[in-house]
Amino acid sequence: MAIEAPRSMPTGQRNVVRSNDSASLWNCTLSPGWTRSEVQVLRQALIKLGIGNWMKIIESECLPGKTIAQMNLQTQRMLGQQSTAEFNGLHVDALQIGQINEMRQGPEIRRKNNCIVNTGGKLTREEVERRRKEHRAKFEVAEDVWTSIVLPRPDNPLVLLDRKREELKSLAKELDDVVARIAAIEQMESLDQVTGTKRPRE
DNA sequence: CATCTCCAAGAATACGTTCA
DNA sequence: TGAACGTATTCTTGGAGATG
Repeated sequence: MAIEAPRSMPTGQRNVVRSNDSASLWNCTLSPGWTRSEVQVLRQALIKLGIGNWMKIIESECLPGKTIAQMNLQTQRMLGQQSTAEFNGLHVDALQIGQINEMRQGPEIRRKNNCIVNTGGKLTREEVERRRKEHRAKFEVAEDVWTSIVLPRPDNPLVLLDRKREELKSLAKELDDVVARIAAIEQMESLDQVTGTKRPRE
């Protein structure tokens, strides 16, 4: 099974040191990232369970390993705005709202990494409530639609175990290949010593 | 009072560009 | 060609407020 690359890394493999990476900018720490399919699962979970209901999403186990902070941030990216309070509890399609936010222009619109950020100070409770009502009327998905969404369940642990065993097998085979190649090179070098052959180093 | 959530700021990452 | 630096994007952290 191919592992999908996170969107943050469009090309190449993760954490492969390339020749032009300076050591000072590299510490080899893995970062989790989001795959396209995980984003789709989160999108469905937000429609079904409501934006901001992070504990419900965690309990649904549809996105194992994801923290509330990670989901909140990914939601901000999908919505195209940092403040999510005005969508709290709403069964809406975050990507649909994101497309609308993408088009928004004006002197009051300030973006950070393509996300509209809040510039006018913290919103009052009344303002948040007013916006929520507006969004509910405009964007909320019909109840029969969101109740019928089925979120993916995490993989069966036994299936995961099988997958890991397969990975282990493939790594063991790779190791065998490398050992065989080293042995072949060493054999060739000792033969050259016996016959006195000199060949250029690669 | 503990827990959850929002928000801002800054650190880390991945890749591109420049230049010796 | 590769080291150093630049830029865009993503992730982490922590303070503060809301809620039960």
